Amino acid sequence: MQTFTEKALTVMKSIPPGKIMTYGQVAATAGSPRAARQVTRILHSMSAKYNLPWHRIVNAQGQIVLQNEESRLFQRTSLLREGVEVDGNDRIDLNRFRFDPMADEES
DNA sequence: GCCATGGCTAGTA
DNA sequence: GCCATGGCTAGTA
Repeated sequence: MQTFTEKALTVMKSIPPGKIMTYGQVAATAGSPRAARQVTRILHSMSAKYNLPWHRIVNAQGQIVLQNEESRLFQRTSLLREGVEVDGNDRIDLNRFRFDPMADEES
């Protein structure tokens, strides 16, 4: 049995470039729909160590929410480089760029 | 105790 | 703006 943290790490690492997920979506996919907050804690403390694609995770409104100006800009730039469209308000169209692991149909 | 949420309300225009 | 929520891979002893 994997812990929630381990499953969350796996989920986050599975997000392909050019796609994004929300905190809540990661939590739900890892088996705990209400543990969005825990996902933020994981990202905050383990991103560097585990090489997580932290920039591919945004809030439920599809918006970049980092407090730190520098990090927010870095997240924005990273997403743009991968082909994700980010508007002037740091917002992303979830309908177009959300990654849905459940509907991940490989042929 | 921490945390980069999320969803629902209250109060203003 | 408020507050219920959930799981704990960091650092000390």
